[in-house]
Amino acid sequence: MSAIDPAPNPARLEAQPLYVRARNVMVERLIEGHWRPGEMLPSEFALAAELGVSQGTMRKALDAMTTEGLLVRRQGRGTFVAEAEDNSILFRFYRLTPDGSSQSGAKPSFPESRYLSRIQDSASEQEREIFSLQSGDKVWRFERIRSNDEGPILWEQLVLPAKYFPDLTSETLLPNNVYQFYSTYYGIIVARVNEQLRAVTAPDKVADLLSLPQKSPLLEIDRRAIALDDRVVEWRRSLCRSDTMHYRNELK
Amino acid sequence: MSAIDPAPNPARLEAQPLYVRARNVMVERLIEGHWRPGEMLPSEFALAAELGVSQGTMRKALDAMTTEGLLVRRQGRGTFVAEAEDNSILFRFYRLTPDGSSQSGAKPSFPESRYLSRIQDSASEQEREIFSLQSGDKVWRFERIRSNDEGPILWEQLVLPAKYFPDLTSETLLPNNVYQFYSTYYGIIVARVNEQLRAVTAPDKVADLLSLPQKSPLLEIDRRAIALDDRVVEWRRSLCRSDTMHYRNELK
DNA sequence: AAGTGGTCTAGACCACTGC
DNA sequence: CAGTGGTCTAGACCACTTT
Repeated sequence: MSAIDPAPNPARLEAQPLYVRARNVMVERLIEGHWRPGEMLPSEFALAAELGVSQGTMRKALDAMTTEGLLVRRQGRGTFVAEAEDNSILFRFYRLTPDGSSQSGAKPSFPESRYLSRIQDSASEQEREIFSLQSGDKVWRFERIRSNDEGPILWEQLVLPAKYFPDLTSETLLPNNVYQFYSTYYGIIVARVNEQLRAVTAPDKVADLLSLPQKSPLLEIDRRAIALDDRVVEWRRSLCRSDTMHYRNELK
Repeated sequence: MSAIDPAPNPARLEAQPLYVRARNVMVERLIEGHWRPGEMLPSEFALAAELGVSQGTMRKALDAMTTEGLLVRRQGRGTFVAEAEDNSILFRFYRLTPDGSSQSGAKPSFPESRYLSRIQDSASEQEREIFSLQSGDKVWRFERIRSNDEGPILWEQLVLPAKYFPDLTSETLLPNNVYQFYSTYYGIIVARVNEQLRAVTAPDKVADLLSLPQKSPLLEIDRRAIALDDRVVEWRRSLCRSDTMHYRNELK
Protein backbone atom coordinates (compact mmCIF):
# COMPACT_ATOMS: atom_id res chain seq x y z
CA MET A 1 0.00 0.00 0.00
CA SER A 2 1.21 3.50 -0.69
CA ALA A 3 2.57 5.69 2.04
CA ILE A 4 0.39 8.34 3.62
CA ASP A 5 1.01 11.76 2.10
CA PRO A 6 2.79 13.72 4.82
CA ALA A 7 1.04 16.88 3.55
CA PRO A 8 3.20 19.21 5.61
CA ASN A 9 2.21 22.74 4.71
CA PRO A 10 -0.11 23.00 1.68
CA ALA A 11 -3.77 22.34 2.20
CA ARG A 12 -3.43 23.52 5.77
CA LEU A 13 -7.15 23.18 6.31
CA GLU A 14 -8.14 19.72 7.42
CA ALA A 15 -4.51 18.99 8.22
CA GLN A 16 -4.48 16.08 10.63
CA PRO A 17 -1.54 14.71 12.57
CA LEU A 18 0.13 11.75 10.92
CA TYR A 19 -0.89 9.36 13.66
CA VAL A 20 -4.54 10.37 13.26
CA ARG A 21 -4.40 9.71 9.54
CA ALA A 22 -2.65 6.41 10.16
CA ARG A 23 -5.44 5.48 12.57
CA ASN A 24 -8.06 6.46 10.01
CA VAL A 25 -6.45 4.30 7.36
CA MET A 26 -6.49 1.37 9.76
CA VAL A 27 -10.13 1.96 10.72
CA GLU A 28 -11.04 2.08 7.02
CA ARG A 29 -9.43 -1.30 6.58
CA LEU A 30 -11.36 -2.69 9.51
CA ILE A 31 -14.58 -1.39 7.98
CA GLU A 32 -13.70 -3.02 4.68
CA GLY A 33 -13.18 -6.29 6.50
CA HIS A 34 -9.51 -6.38 5.59
CA TRP A 35 -8.99 -8.33 8.82
CA ARG A 36 -11.64 -10.39 10.58
CA PRO A 37 -12.34 -10.02 14.28
CA GLY A 38 -9.82 -12.09 16.21
CA GLU A 39 -7.30 -12.00 13.39
CA MET A 40 -3.72 -10.94 14.07
CA LEU A 41 -2.46 -7.78 12.39
CA PRO A 42 1.03 -7.32 10.99
CA SER A 43 3.57 -6.09 13.52
CA GLU A 44 3.71 -2.41 14.22
CA PHE A 45 7.05 -2.29 12.47
CA ALA A 46 5.60 -3.84 9.30
CA LEU A 47 2.57 -1.55 9.36
CA ALA A 48 4.77 1.48 9.94
CA ALA A 49 6.88 0.59 6.91
CA GLU A 50 3.78 0.02 4.81
CA LEU A 51 2.18 3.34 5.72
CA GLY A 52 5.49 5.18 5.51
CA VAL A 53 5.56 6.40 9.10
CA SER A 54 7.88 5.71 11.99
CA GLN A 55 7.25 2.90 14.40
CA GLY A 56 6.52 5.39 17.16
CA THR A 57 3.82 7.08 15.12
CA MET A 58 2.30 3.74 14.16
CA ARG A 59 2.27 2.75 17.80
CA LYS A 60 0.40 5.90 18.68
CA ALA A 61 -2.25 5.06 16.09
CA LEU A 62 -2.57 1.47 17.31
CA ASP A 63 -2.69 2.57 20.93
CA ALA A 64 -5.52 4.95 20.12
CA MET A 65 -7.47 2.14 18.47
CA THR A 66 -6.78 -0.04 21.49
CA THR A 67 -8.29 2.47 23.89
CA GLU A 68 -11.22 2.79 21.48
CA GLY A 69 -11.77 -0.91 21.99
CA LEU A 70 -11.14 -1.81 18.34
CA LEU A 71 -7.87 -3.66 18.85
CA VAL A 72 -6.36 -5.81 21.55
CA ARG A 73 -2.60 -5.91 21.99
CA ARG A 74 -0.85 -8.70 23.83
CA GLN A 75 2.79 -8.40 24.71
CA GLY A 76 4.86 -11.06 23.02
CA ARG A 77 1.96 -12.24 20.86
CA GLY A 78 0.74 -9.50 18.60
CA THR A 79 -2.06 -7.08 17.80
CA PHE A 80 -5.54 -8.49 17.17
CA VAL A 81 -8.88 -7.18 15.97
CA ALA A 82 -11.04 -7.01 19.08
CA GLU A 83 -13.74 -9.60 19.43
CA ALA A 84 -16.90 -9.08 21.36
CA GLU A 85 -15.56 -11.35 24.12
CA ASP A 86 -12.37 -9.40 24.68
CA ASN A 87 -11.98 -7.17 27.68
CA SER A 88 -15.19 -8.51 29.12
CA ILE A 89 -16.70 -6.64 26.21
CA LEU A 90 -19.71 -8.76 26.98
CA PHE A 91 -20.18 -6.33 29.82
CA ARG A 92 -18.88 -3.24 28.08
CA PHE A 93 -22.38 -2.42 26.96
CA TYR A 94 -24.22 -4.10 29.78
CA ARG A 95 -24.89 -1.98 32.84
CA LEU A 96 -27.60 -3.86 34.70
CA THR A 97 -26.48 -5.29 38.02
CA PRO A 98 -28.23 -7.17 40.80
CA ASP A 99 -28.56 -4.99 43.88
CA GLY A 100 -26.37 -7.07 46.13
CA SER A 101 -23.16 -6.87 44.12
CA SER A 102 -20.49 -4.32 44.93
CA GLN A 103 -20.33 -0.83 43.52
CA SER A 104 -18.19 -1.17 40.43
CA GLY A 105 -16.18 -4.34 40.07
CA ALA A 106 -18.61 -7.23 40.20
CA LYS A 107 -19.56 -8.98 37.01
CA PRO A 108 -23.15 -10.13 37.15
CA SER A 109 -24.12 -13.35 35.45
CA PHE A 110 -25.25 -12.71 31.92
CA PRO A 111 -29.00 -13.17 31.44
CA GLU A 112 -30.54 -15.90 29.28
CA SER A 113 -33.14 -15.07 26.66
CA ARG A 114 -36.54 -16.58 25.86
CA TYR A 115 -38.03 -15.44 22.56
CA LEU A 116 -41.65 -14.41 22.34
CA SER A 117 -41.64 -13.55 18.65
CA ARG A 118 -39.34 -13.19 15.67
CA ILE A 119 -40.86 -11.58 12.60
CA GLN A 120 -39.85 -9.67 9.52
CA ASP A 121 -41.92 -6.63 8.67
CA SER A 122 -41.84 -3.37 6.74
CA ALA A 123 -40.00 -0.66 8.63
CA SER A 124 -42.22 1.79 10.46
CA GLU A 125 -41.69 5.49 9.94
CA GLN A 126 -39.72 5.71 13.16
CA GLU A 127 -37.55 2.78 12.20
CA ARG A 128 -36.88 4.25 8.76
CA GLU A 129 -35.69 7.41 10.42
CA ILE A 130 -33.53 5.65 13.00
CA PHE A 131 -31.81 3.43 10.43
CA SER A 132 -31.96 5.82 7.44
CA LEU A 133 -34.00 3.30 5.48
CA GLN A 134 -36.07 3.74 2.32
CA SER A 135 -39.79 3.18 2.41
CA GLY A 136 -40.40 -0.47 1.64
CA ASP A 137 -37.24 -1.64 3.41
CA LYS A 138 -37.71 -4.49 5.83
CA VAL A 139 -36.68 -4.95 9.44
CA TRP A 140 -36.45 -7.93 11.77
CA ARG A 141 -38.16 -7.57 15.12
CA PHE A 142 -37.30 -9.80 18.05
CA GLU A 143 -39.25 -9.75 21.27
CA ARG A 144 -37.74 -11.54 24.20
CA ILE A 145 -37.65 -11.95 27.95
CA ARG A 146 -34.28 -12.08 29.62
CA SER A 147 -33.78 -13.82 32.94
CA ASN A 148 -31.01 -14.38 35.40
CA ASP A 149 -30.80 -16.87 38.29
CA GLU A 150 -33.50 -15.04 40.18
CA GLY A 151 -36.06 -15.06 37.38
CA PRO A 152 -37.15 -12.71 34.59
CA ILE A 153 -35.58 -9.28 34.76
CA LEU A 154 -36.48 -7.51 31.54
CA TRP A 155 -38.65 -7.45 28.46
CA GLU A 156 -36.94 -6.34 25.28
CA GLN A 157 -37.74 -5.56 21.68
CA LEU A 158 -34.78 -5.67 19.32
CA VAL A 159 -34.94 -4.34 15.75
CA LEU A 160 -32.45 -5.02 12.95
CA PRO A 161 -32.53 -3.67 9.37
CA ALA A 162 -32.96 -6.74 7.17
CA LYS A 163 -30.53 -5.56 4.52
CA TYR A 164 -27.61 -5.48 6.95
CA PHE A 165 -28.36 -9.01 8.10
CA PRO A 166 -29.06 -11.27 5.11
CA ASP A 167 -29.80 -14.97 5.72
CA LEU A 168 -31.66 -14.36 8.95
CA THR A 169 -34.81 -16.48 9.07
CA SER A 170 -37.78 -16.54 11.38
CA GLU A 171 -36.13 -19.58 12.94
CA THR A 172 -32.97 -17.69 13.85
CA LEU A 173 -32.22 -17.59 17.53
CA LEU A 174 -29.94 -14.73 18.34
CA PRO A 175 -27.10 -15.93 20.55
CA ASN A 176 -26.60 -14.47 23.97
CA ASN A 177 -23.75 -12.28 22.82
CA VAL A 178 -25.31 -10.59 19.81
CA TYR A 179 -22.44 -8.21 19.17
CA GLN A 180 -20.05 -11.08 18.68
CA PHE A 181 -22.65 -12.64 16.35
CA TYR A 182 -22.84 -9.46 14.27
CA SER A 183 -19.09 -9.27 13.92
CA THR A 184 -18.43 -12.94 13.24
CA TYR A 185 -21.18 -13.50 10.68
CA TYR A 186 -21.69 -10.07 9.17
CA GLY A 187 -18.42 -8.25 9.81
CA ILE A 188 -20.36 -5.56 11.63
CA ILE A 189 -18.29 -4.15 14.49
CA VAL A 190 -20.30 -2.20 17.03
CA ALA A 191 -18.15 0.76 17.98
CA ARG A 192 -20.45 2.54 20.41
CA VAL A 193 -23.90 2.61 21.83
CA ASN A 194 -26.25 5.49 22.66
CA GLU A 195 -28.71 4.92 25.46
CA GLN A 196 -31.62 6.98 26.74
CA LEU A 197 -33.08 6.02 30.09
CA ARG A 198 -36.39 6.92 31.65
CA ALA A 199 -38.81 5.64 34.24
CA VAL A 200 -42.14 4.35 32.97
CA THR A 201 -45.16 2.51 34.29
CA ALA A 202 -45.21 -1.15 33.28
CA PRO A 203 -47.69 -2.06 30.55
CA ASP A 204 -50.01 -4.79 31.89
CA LYS A 205 -48.57 -7.38 29.55
CA VAL A 206 -44.99 -6.71 30.62
CA ALA A 207 -45.86 -6.67 34.30
CA ASP A 208 -47.36 -10.15 33.86
CA LEU A 209 -44.35 -11.43 31.94
CA LEU A 210 -42.01 -10.22 34.66
CA SER A 211 -44.27 -11.44 37.48
CA LEU A 212 -44.55 -7.95 38.89
CA PRO A 213 -47.59 -6.10 40.27
CA GLN A 214 -49.56 -4.09 37.71
CA LYS A 215 -48.35 -0.48 37.26
CA SER A 216 -44.92 -1.21 38.66
CA PRO A 217 -42.32 1.39 37.73
CA LEU A 218 -39.81 0.05 35.19
CA LEU A 219 -36.57 1.37 33.79
CA GLU A 220 -36.88 1.95 30.06
CA ILE A 221 -33.66 1.80 28.06
CA ASP A 222 -33.75 2.96 24.46
CA ARG A 223 -30.50 1.88 22.84
CA ARG A 224 -29.04 2.41 19.39
CA ALA A 225 -25.92 0.46 18.51
CA ILE A 226 -23.64 2.22 16.04
CA ALA A 227 -21.12 0.47 13.82
CA LEU A 228 -17.61 1.59 12.89
CA ASP A 229 -18.94 3.41 9.82
CA ASP A 230 -21.50 5.32 11.91
CA ARG A 231 -24.52 3.37 10.69
CA VAL A 232 -27.14 2.58 13.31
CA VAL A 233 -27.31 -1.21 13.08
CA GLU A 234 -29.52 -2.16 16.02
CA TRP A 235 -32.29 -0.54 17.99
CA ARG A 236 -33.59 -1.96 21.17
CA ARG A 237 -36.06 -0.91 23.76
CA SER A 238 -35.88 -2.65 27.10
CA LEU A 239 -38.17 -2.49 30.08
CA CYS A 240 -36.30 -3.62 33.18
CA ARG A 241 -37.43 -4.30 36.68
CA SER A 242 -35.41 -2.14 39.02
CA ASP A 243 -36.60 -3.34 42.39
CA THR A 244 -33.93 -6.04 42.54
CA MET A 245 -31.62 -4.64 39.86
CA HIS A 246 -30.11 -1.28 39.05
CA TYR A 247 -28.32 0.39 36.19
CA ARG A 248 -24.81 1.35 37.19
CA ASN A 249 -22.70 4.02 35.59
CA GLU A 250 -19.26 5.28 36.50
CA LEU A 251 -18.46 8.72 35.14
CA LYS A 252 -14.85 9.90 34.97
CA MET B 1 12.54 17.14 44.75
CA SER B 2 14.43 13.91 44.40
CA ALA B 3 14.33 11.85 41.27
CA ILE B 4 12.09 8.82 41.07
CA ASP B 5 13.99 5.63 41.78
CA PRO B 6 14.20 3.84 38.44
CA ALA B 7 14.04 0.49 40.30
CA PRO B 8 14.95 -1.56 37.28
CA ASN B 9 15.26 -5.16 38.45
CA PRO B 10 15.16 -5.58 42.22
CA ALA B 11 11.81 -5.52 43.94
CA ARG B 12 10.20 -6.82 40.79
CA LEU B 13 6.86 -7.07 42.51
CA GLU B 14 4.92 -3.87 42.30
CA ALA B 15 7.25 -2.66 39.57
CA GLN B 16 5.42 0.07 37.71
CA PRO B 17 6.48 1.78 34.50
CA LEU B 18 8.29 5.03 35.06
CA TYR B 19 5.53 7.12 33.49
CA VAL B 20 2.98 5.55 35.86
CA ARG B 21 5.11 6.42 38.87
CA ALA B 22 5.64 9.91 37.51
CA ARG B 23 1.87 10.25 37.17
CA ASN B 24 1.37 9.00 40.72
CA VAL B 25 3.84 11.53 42.08
CA MET B 26 1.97 14.27 40.28
CA VAL B 27 -1.42 13.08 41.52
CA GLU B 28 -0.02 12.99 45.07
CA ARG B 29 0.99 16.61 44.69
CA LEU B 30 -2.46 17.51 43.45
CA ILE B 31 -4.00 15.79 46.47
CA GLU B 32 -1.67 17.70 48.77
CA GLY B 33 -2.81 20.92 47.15
CA HIS B 34 0.66 21.65 45.83
CA TRP B 35 -1.06 23.49 42.98
CA ARG B 36 -4.53 25.01 43.14
CA PRO B 37 -7.15 24.35 40.47
CA GLY B 38 -6.53 26.69 37.56
CA GLU B 39 -2.88 27.16 38.46
CA MET B 40 -0.21 26.66 35.83
CA LEU B 41 2.26 23.82 36.31
CA PRO B 42 5.97 23.99 35.46
CA SER B 43 6.79 23.07 31.88
CA GLU B 44 7.07 19.41 31.04
CA PHE B 45 10.79 19.90 30.58
CA ALA B 46 11.16 21.36 34.06
CA LEU B 47 9.04 18.62 35.63
CA ALA B 48 10.97 15.95 33.75
CA ALA B 49 14.25 17.31 35.10
CA GLU B 50 12.84 17.51 38.61
CA LEU B 51 11.58 13.92 38.61
CA GLY B 52 14.64 12.66 36.80
CA VAL B 53 12.88 11.27 33.75
CA SER B 54 13.00 12.18 30.09
CA GLN B 55 10.66 14.73 28.59
CA GLY B 56 8.89 12.01 26.63
CA THR B 57 8.15 10.02 29.77
CA MET B 58 6.96 13.12 31.58
CA ARG B 59 4.71 13.92 28.64
CA LYS B 60 3.18 10.49 28.82
CA ALA B 61 2.39 11.01 32.50
CA LEU B 62 0.89 14.44 31.88
CA ASP B 63 -1.11 13.17 28.89
CA ALA B 64 -2.57 10.41 31.04
CA MET B 65 -3.65 12.94 33.64
CA THR B 66 -5.14 15.06 30.89
CA THR B 67 -7.33 12.23 29.65
CA GLU B 68 -8.27 11.57 33.27
CA GLY B 69 -9.60 15.09 33.35
CA LEU B 70 -7.17 16.26 36.03
CA LEU B 71 -5.10 18.57 33.86
CA VAL B 72 -5.75 20.82 30.89
CA ARG B 73 -2.97 21.47 28.42
CA ARG B 74 -3.03 24.42 26.05
CA GLN B 75 -0.52 24.67 23.27
CA GLY B 76 1.69 27.69 23.60
CA ARG B 77 0.37 28.48 27.09
CA GLY B 78 1.08 25.73 29.50
CA THR B 79 -0.36 22.94 31.61
CA PHE B 80 -3.03 23.79 34.18
CA VAL B 81 -4.84 22.02 36.97
CA ALA B 82 -8.33 21.36 35.63
CA GLU B 83 -11.12 23.46 37.02
CA ALA B 84 -14.68 22.31 37.20
CA GLU B 85 -15.58 24.63 34.30
CA ASP B 86 -13.01 23.20 31.93
CA ASN B 87 -14.05 20.89 29.14
CA SER B 88 -17.68 21.58 29.84
CA ILE B 89 -16.94 19.64 32.99
CA LEU B 90 -20.14 21.20 34.18
CA PHE B 91 -21.75 18.59 31.97
CA ARG B 92 -19.21 15.85 32.48
CA PHE B 93 -21.24 14.50 35.37
CA TYR B 94 -24.61 15.72 34.19
CA ARG B 95 -26.55 13.36 31.95
CA LEU B 96 -30.10 14.67 32.06
CA THR B 97 -31.34 16.09 28.79
CA PRO B 98 -34.65 17.51 27.60
CA ASP B 99 -36.31 15.14 25.16
CA GLY B 100 -36.14 17.44 22.18
CA SER B 101 -32.39 17.86 22.01
CA SER B 102 -30.28 15.74 19.71
CA GLN B 103 -28.74 12.40 20.65
CA SER B 104 -25.32 13.25 21.95
CA GLY B 105 -24.03 16.73 21.23
CA ALA B 106 -26.55 19.18 22.63
CA LYS B 107 -25.76 20.95 25.86
CA PRO B 108 -28.93 21.44 27.89
CA SER B 109 -29.29 24.55 29.98
CA PHE B 110 -28.07 23.93 33.49
CA PRO B 111 -30.88 23.77 36.05
CA GLU B 112 -31.33 26.32 38.84
CA SER B 113 -31.79 25.22 42.42
CA ARG B 114 -34.30 26.17 45.10
CA TYR B 115 -33.45 24.99 48.59
CA LEU B 116 -36.07 23.37 50.78
CA SER B 117 -33.82 22.72 53.75
CA ARG B 118 -30.21 22.91 54.88
CA ILE B 119 -29.41 21.21 58.14
CA GLN B 120 -26.53 19.65 60.01
CA ASP B 121 -27.22 16.35 61.72
CA SER B 122 -25.55 13.24 63.07
CA ALA B 123 -24.68 10.80 60.34
CA SER B 124 -27.11 7.93 59.96
CA GLU B 125 -25.78 4.39 59.89
CA GLN B 126 -26.00 4.34 56.10
CA GLU B 127 -24.17 7.64 55.86
CA ARG B 128 -21.44 6.46 58.19
CA GLU B 129 -20.92 3.46 55.98
CA ILE B 130 -20.93 5.43 52.74
CA PHE B 131 -18.44 8.02 53.96
CA SER B 132 -16.49 5.78 56.38
CA LEU B 133 -17.40 8.03 59.29
CA GLN B 134 -17.20 7.39 63.04
CA SER B 135 -20.35 7.32 65.09
CA GLY B 136 -20.98 10.87 66.28
CA ASP B 137 -19.65 12.46 63.10
CA LYS B 138 -21.85 15.08 61.54
CA VAL B 139 -23.15 15.54 58.02
CA TRP B 140 -24.79 18.38 56.14
CA ARG B 141 -28.01 17.59 54.33
CA PHE B 142 -29.37 19.78 51.58
CA GLU B 143 -32.76 19.23 50.04
CA ARG B 144 -33.53 21.11 46.88
CA ILE B 145 -35.65 21.35 43.77
CA ARG B 146 -33.90 21.93 40.49
CA SER B 147 -35.67 23.56 37.58
CA ASN B 148 -34.96 24.46 34.00
CA ASP B 149 -36.84 26.80 31.65
CA GLU B 150 -39.81 24.44 31.56
CA GLY B 151 -40.26 24.18 35.31
CA PRO B 152 -39.15 21.81 38.10
CA ILE B 153 -37.43 18.69 36.87
CA LEU B 154 -36.04 16.98 39.93
CA TRP B 155 -35.99 16.71 43.69
CA GLU B 156 -32.64 16.06 45.27
CA GLN B 157 -31.09 15.34 48.63
CA LEU B 158 -27.39 16.05 48.89
CA VAL B 159 -25.26 14.91 51.83
CA LEU B 160 -21.77 16.12 52.72
CA PRO B 161 -19.58 14.96 55.63
CA ALA B 162 -19.17 18.01 57.86
CA LYS B 163 -15.52 17.37 58.58
CA TYR B 164 -14.54 17.67 54.93
CA PHE B 165 -16.37 20.97 54.60
CA PRO B 166 -15.60 23.22 57.56
CA ASP B 167 -17.14 26.73 57.69
CA LEU B 168 -20.38 25.65 56.07
CA THR B 169 -23.33 27.20 57.89
CA SER B 170 -27.04 26.67 57.68
CA GLU B 171 -27.10 29.86 55.62
CA THR B 172 -24.77 28.47 52.99
CA LEU B 173 -26.27 28.32 49.53
CA LEU B 174 -24.41 25.83 47.41
CA PRO B 175 -23.59 27.37 44.05
CA ASN B 176 -24.90 25.84 40.89
CA ASN B 177 -21.59 24.22 40.08
CA VAL B 178 -20.85 22.45 43.34
CA TYR B 179 -17.79 20.60 42.10
CA GLN B 180 -16.06 23.85 41.30
CA PHE B 181 -17.07 25.06 44.77
CA TYR B 182 -15.53 22.00 46.42
CA SER B 183 -12.29 22.45 44.55
CA THR B 184 -11.97 26.22 44.93
CA TYR B 185 -12.81 26.44 48.63
CA TYR B 186 -11.79 23.07 49.97
CA GLY B 187 -9.22 21.78 47.49
CA ILE B 188 -11.38 18.70 46.95
CA ILE B 189 -11.10 17.52 43.37
CA VAL B 190 -13.85 15.14 42.32
CA ALA B 191 -12.19 12.52 40.14
CA ARG B 192 -15.13 10.28 39.39
CA VAL B 193 -18.71 9.56 40.19
CA ASN B 194 -20.60 6.30 40.68
CA GLU B 195 -24.28 6.32 39.82
CA GLN B 196 -27.01 3.75 40.33
CA LEU B 197 -30.27 4.27 38.48
CA ARG B 198 -33.66 2.77 39.06
CA ALA B 199 -37.30 3.49 38.38
CA VAL B 200 -39.45 4.30 41.39
CA THR B 201 -42.94 5.55 42.13
CA ALA B 202 -43.00 9.20 43.16
CA PRO B 203 -43.60 9.82 46.88
CA ASP B 204 -46.66 12.06 47.23
CA LYS B 205 -44.60 14.98 48.48
CA VAL B 206 -42.22 14.84 45.53
CA ALA B 207 -45.02 14.49 42.99
CA ASP B 208 -46.51 17.69 44.40
CA LEU B 209 -43.23 19.53 44.32
CA LEU B 210 -42.68 18.58 40.69
CA SER B 211 -46.33 19.29 39.72
CA LEU B 212 -46.78 15.70 38.57
CA PRO B 213 -49.72 13.32 39.08
CA GLN B 214 -49.50 11.15 42.18
CA LYS B 215 -47.72 7.81 41.68
CA SER B 216 -45.86 9.04 38.61
CA PRO B 217 -42.80 6.93 37.75
CA LEU B 218 -39.55 8.79 38.47
CA LEU B 219 -35.95 8.09 37.68
CA GLU B 220 -33.95 7.66 40.88
CA ILE B 221 -30.25 8.44 40.69
CA ASP B 222 -28.06 7.48 43.62
CA ARG B 223 -24.72 9.14 43.16
CA ARG B 224 -21.48 9.05 45.11
CA ALA B 225 -18.78 11.52 44.17
CA ILE B 226 -15.27 10.29 44.80
CA ALA B 227 -12.25 12.54 45.27
CA LEU B 228 -8.72 12.06 43.98
CA ASP B 229 -7.73 10.21 47.16
CA ASP B 230 -10.70 7.79 46.79
CA ARG B 231 -12.72 9.26 49.61
CA VAL B 232 -16.46 9.50 49.01
CA VAL B 233 -17.09 13.21 49.50
CA GLU B 234 -20.69 13.65 48.40
CA TRP B 235 -23.78 11.48 48.29
CA ARG B 236 -26.89 12.51 46.50
CA ARG B 237 -30.18 10.94 45.75
CA SER B 238 -32.22 12.51 42.97
CA LEU B 239 -35.75 11.82 41.83
CA CYS B 240 -36.19 13.08 38.28
CA ARG B 241 -39.22 13.39 36.09
CA SER B 242 -38.57 11.47 32.91
CA ASP B 243 -41.65 12.29 30.87
CA THR B 244 -40.03 15.38 29.39
CA MET B 245 -36.41 14.51 30.18
CA HIS B 246 -34.19 11.49 29.83
CA TYR B 247 -30.84 10.29 31.04
CA ARG B 248 -28.43 9.85 28.16
CA ASN B 249 -25.39 7.65 28.13
CA GLU B 250 -22.93 6.93 25.37
CA LEU B 251 -20.94 3.74 25.85
CA LYS B 252 -17.77 3.18 23.86
C1' DA C 1 16.44 -17.89 19.65
C1' DA C 2 13.33 -15.10 17.20
C1' DG C 3 9.56 -12.14 17.13
C1' DT C 4 6.26 -9.41 19.40
C1' DG C 5 4.61 -5.37 22.06
C1' DG C 6 6.11 -2.06 26.16
C1' DT C 7 9.20 1.41 27.92
C1' DC C 8 12.45 5.03 27.78
C1' DT C 9 15.45 8.28 25.81
C1' DA C 10 17.30 12.25 23.01
C1' DG C 11 16.64 15.36 19.74
C1' DA C 12 14.54 17.83 15.77
C1' DC C 13 11.01 20.49 14.13
C1' DC C 14 6.28 22.68 14.09
C1' DA C 15 2.36 25.62 15.89
C1' DC C 16 0.56 28.51 19.08
C1' DT C 17 0.73 32.22 22.75
C1' DG C 18 2.14 36.31 24.89
C1' DC C 19 5.45 39.86 25.49
C1' DC D 1 11.09 37.04 20.15
C1' DA D 2 11.20 33.32 23.79
C1' DG D 3 8.60 29.79 25.87
C1' DT D 4 5.13 26.46 25.70
C1' DG D 5 2.93 22.13 24.20
C1' DG D 6 2.33 18.89 19.86
C1' DT D 7 4.35 15.85 16.46
C1' DC D 8 7.63 12.79 14.55
C1' DT D 9 11.68 10.16 14.31
C1' DA D 10 15.41 6.68 15.38
C1' DG D 11 17.20 3.67 18.28
C1' DA D 12 18.15 1.09 22.62
C1' DC D 13 16.62 -2.01 25.82
C1' DC D 14 13.14 -4.87 28.43
C1' DA D 15 9.43 -8.45 29.08
C1' DC D 16 6.67 -11.79 27.29
C1' DT D 17 5.28 -15.64 24.04
C1' DT D 18 6.12 -19.13 20.91
C1' DT D 19 9.03 -22.35 18.38
